[in-house]
Amino acid sequence: MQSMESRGSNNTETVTSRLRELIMDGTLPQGEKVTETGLAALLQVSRTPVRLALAALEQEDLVRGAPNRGFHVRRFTIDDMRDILDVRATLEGMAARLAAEKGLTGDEEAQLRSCIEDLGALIATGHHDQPAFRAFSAINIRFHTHIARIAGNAELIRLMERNPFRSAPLLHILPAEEGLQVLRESQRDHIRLLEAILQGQGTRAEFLMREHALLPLSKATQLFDHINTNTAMRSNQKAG
Amino acid sequence: MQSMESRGSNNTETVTSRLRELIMDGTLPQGEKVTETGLAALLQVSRTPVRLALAALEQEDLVRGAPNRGFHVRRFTIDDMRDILDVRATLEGMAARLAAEKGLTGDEEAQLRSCIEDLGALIATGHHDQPAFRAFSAINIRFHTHIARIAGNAELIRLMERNPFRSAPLLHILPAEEGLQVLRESQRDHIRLLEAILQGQGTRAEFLMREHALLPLSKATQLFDHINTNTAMRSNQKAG
DNA sequence: ACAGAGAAGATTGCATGCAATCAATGGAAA
DNA sequence: TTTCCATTGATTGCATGCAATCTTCTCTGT
Repeated sequence: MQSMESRGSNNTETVTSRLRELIMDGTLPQGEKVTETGLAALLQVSRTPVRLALAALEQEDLVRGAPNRGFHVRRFTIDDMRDILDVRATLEGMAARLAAEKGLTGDEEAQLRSCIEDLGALIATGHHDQPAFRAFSAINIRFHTHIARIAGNAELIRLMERNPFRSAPLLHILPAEEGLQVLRESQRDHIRLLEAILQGQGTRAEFLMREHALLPLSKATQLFDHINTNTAMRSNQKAG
Repeated sequence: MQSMESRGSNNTETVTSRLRELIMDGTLPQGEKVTETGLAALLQVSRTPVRLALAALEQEDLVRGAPNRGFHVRRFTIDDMRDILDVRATLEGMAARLAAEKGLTGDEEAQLRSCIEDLGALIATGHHDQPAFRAFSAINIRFHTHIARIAGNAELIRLMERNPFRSAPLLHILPAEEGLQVLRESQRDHIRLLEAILQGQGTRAEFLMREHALLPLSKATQLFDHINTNTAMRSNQKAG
């Protein structure tokens, strides 16, 4: 799984990745005002790479800036998350449809099957802890990335890689039992998807994928609450 | 039609816009190597805003950079254009479907109707010259932007605004008579689209819009040739 | 006490210097 | 003649200084 960044290992890229993580995991609370100077001090670099990183994150819409007044971390409302997931579902659906219409090579089919096998093995262990969910996330990303590549539309891949919620099904915030249930549902979806793609059923694949991609939506409210309480917690920590 | 840029009127934004224009209209030929220093000299600014602008355009995938080796203008192959237009058609289709499912307020309907009226008036003049095509482009953008706003999905709007070919149907490269034909076809599509949306026919609206958005695809080959000859021309000019 | 103006502090936006890295060219050896 | 290496030239990547702008706090006047 190669990184989204095309450039080498310079400071700007590491700062960008680091900031993205800090935002997505809630270390930088939503709405937090961030300054070039502050982040530069925090990350031990000069303002220049921070400046470039903030510009990049602004294009990803993770931070928002006002002229001469710096940046603040984007607030994700429940509506924002619904919008983002809706778009993601549409794009993933398009990828599934294209893949089905194009047909699979033997190698491509094998790769998808291996994802399904791996997830099956993971579920069979019965584990439902944080490491298991991280493993699931990796497998899930592999599956979806493969389909996008099979679809063969470079622009589509580009947009999907830039989707704010591309990486994580965010299982770690769910009660463990419910998380395991998500794994099982995902597995069922993946199997049906592969079936549809193998049979060249483009429309079926598209809508199966849409539903599959919307699976996290029902959990969005919980995620929303989680982030907010998390944010409040950290704010209090700082205040105290 | 407000600009995509959220920031105020600083140098970086103007440089970004200017560079985007230079690339899209072929002044900077495809594959051209561009350097911070060179562009800074060309645009009479320091390297800093140029650097930020290039970073932004790299995210838009209009330029591509190699570590420590500068940037070059992206080459659009015919496949690239098909990919981009395919994605655009899917997103526009999604917007149309959402708009239809949501329903129109009286004001929203009036705005769409005014676009149709304006385009009708433009066609009635029978003009098929550059100014007419620019006027069409403006009306067309208005129509599509309205539908995206009606759909009400912020993420969708964001992605559509960033699509490389969002702005122009690129009519100016077509023979005038054929250009006028495009105007008529567009008008017909717009009318049917409004009808479908008004009647709440989401699926119909979606697929009407997809077809409509793919209309430029049949012209892509011509566009491709145009850009290439244009590029070759300018290269020769420089060489001579 | 409250409102408004002015000054001070903070922060961005831009320019430029310097070092690190990469490509290119030229020369020497086989 | 060809290949390999080293040196040179060019270009990015980063740090930092300075001016412009915005915010905020304070002081004055009503």
